Amino acid sequence: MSDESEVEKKLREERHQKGLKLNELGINPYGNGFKPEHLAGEIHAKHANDTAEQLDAAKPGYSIAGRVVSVRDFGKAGFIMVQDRTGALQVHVKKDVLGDAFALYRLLDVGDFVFVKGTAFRSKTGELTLAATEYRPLTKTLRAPPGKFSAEIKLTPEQAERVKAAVAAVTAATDAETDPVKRQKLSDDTVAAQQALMKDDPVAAKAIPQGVAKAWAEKQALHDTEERYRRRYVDLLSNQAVRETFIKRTKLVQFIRNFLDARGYLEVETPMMHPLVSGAAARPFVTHHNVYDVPLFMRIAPELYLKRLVVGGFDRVYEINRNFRNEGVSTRHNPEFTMLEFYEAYATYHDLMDLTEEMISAAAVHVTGSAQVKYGEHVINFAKGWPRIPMRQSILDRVKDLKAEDFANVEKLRAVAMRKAESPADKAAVSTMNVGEATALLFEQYVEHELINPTFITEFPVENSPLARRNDANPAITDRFELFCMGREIANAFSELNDPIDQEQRFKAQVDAKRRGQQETMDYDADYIRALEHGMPPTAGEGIGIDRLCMLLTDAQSIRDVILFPLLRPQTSK
RNA sequence: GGGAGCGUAGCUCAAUUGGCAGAGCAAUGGACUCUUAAUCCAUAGGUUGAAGGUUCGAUUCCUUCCGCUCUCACCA
Repeated sequence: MSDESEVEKKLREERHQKGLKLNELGINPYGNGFKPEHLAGEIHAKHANDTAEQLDAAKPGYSIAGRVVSVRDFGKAGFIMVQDRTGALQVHVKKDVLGDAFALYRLLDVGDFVFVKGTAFRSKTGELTLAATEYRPLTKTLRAPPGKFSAEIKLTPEQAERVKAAVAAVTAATDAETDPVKRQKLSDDTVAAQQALMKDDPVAAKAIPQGVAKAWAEKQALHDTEERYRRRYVDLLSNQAVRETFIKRTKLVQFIRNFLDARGYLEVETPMMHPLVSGAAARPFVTHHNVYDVPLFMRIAPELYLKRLVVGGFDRVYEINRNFRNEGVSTRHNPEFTMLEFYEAYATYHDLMDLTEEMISAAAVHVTGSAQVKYGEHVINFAKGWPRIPMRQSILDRVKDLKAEDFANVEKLRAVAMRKAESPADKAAVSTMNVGEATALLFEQYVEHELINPTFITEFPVENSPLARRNDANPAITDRFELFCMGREIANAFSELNDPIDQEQRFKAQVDAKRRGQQETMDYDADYIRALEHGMPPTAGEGIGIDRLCMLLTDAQSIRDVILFPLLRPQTSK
């Protein structure tokens, strides 16, 4: 697949030859130094309400630069769409205006970058257009963009809904027809019929043919998922929706920074190469430093470093950065992923639930425009007022033959968990579980997948919370919560353990577990114990998976749709 | 690592029971100075992911390999 075919070589050579011809005409096909003074978006915004007559009287002059995303040629004139980071603007090139420079336009291919100077006017069809007085090729592209570009349509949400329905009707009618000529006619007829239904809204009616064109273009855009992930630049340049997803991701991260900064948090960066494995239960990547001749572990969590900073006096800190876990890949797991971790002294996990609810509900509105966010078949309601349910209660709500007192009876818990254990290995694991482990398993089996709207689960068993503070009233549970949404864990937080003696014992338990063969355990971190001996104020800390949160806000079904360059198996030489 | 599915022109997709690999878009040549999926005429474009097997004949059936997707497991 990755080998270049003869056809590909030919298409590439044709474009290369056009570049050579530009050279012959004295134009560097990779020239520089032409600075556009305006953006397509600002020109659209400035003249959104100007009539053709007003523009003809004012003759406003502009210069823009961008990628040519479509060409409609008329021999001695042509319309091209020039797209920059703010959108696309139509440009009209005419031989009698451009003179010799028109020969440069004749060497244009879709995908090339150009610089254009001209005056704005409205074409006969009403589209804001730049009449080129100066035309300059900037970059010759040797490969054509895949598929077809679609025009952007700017409508109110209500109009967009109506147009969408009309476009769906047209598409449904025409998809069945295989003959292209008949299909075009059928399409025109059904567009006219849909427009007739929308006489009350001329703007929306006019957008229908654009919408049909856009639907058609999207159908032909690059869909091959492998190609999209391996060559994200092609995906980005040809799929507007993909660009929007990553813009939303950036908006999300910016919002979180602003939110925490405004609350007196200090953003810091801590090591990504650790001498010890700590902060989470996961298998690390191992690397090596040559001069010190020591093994290093890519961090699986920044937790213990951030808490050292709290000891040092930075009593509100956060870090947004990459963690690395040497595990399987799936629609919800990428080996490197972005995590927000933050720590606040004198706060409890209850305070962090308030903060989390405040931050994520506001982030949802900031990024998507609404607290009700569509995700696949569901609508997630991020509006504040999220339920806070103890883990045991969430299980009792769903397993009717289990009673509160059964949580003292490990045999009973194992029996219930055994119902959902299928493989012999699972059954063996269940049969040796303690109360805490069995409780956590029951939660996974019966509860987790049902939590669609944001829900806090609290009171985690101490057995699988090696860094969390014990609850004062019940030492079997910890002052910890996890936030679930769409059946997935989004955040994990607890009041931190700051008793160095207790921490030392829990590290030892982890080391014992490793000796018993458990691979996902933490190392004994003597320096961290020493830090705690210097005193860490009572602190609560939290981690939020940014990729997974981003998935929820962008309706992404795979984590790879919100990571610009996800990890793929490297292609062999072929 | 286990299971299921997919891979056909640059892009999106067809191909009847195993019977001449085919369209649209993109490209090339030509016409056209207000189009917006521009239009019209013509041309060209393929190692059907790779290797092997069955067969008179394989895009189609079988085996192995490569890659991707989904799913389970591991794990947040």
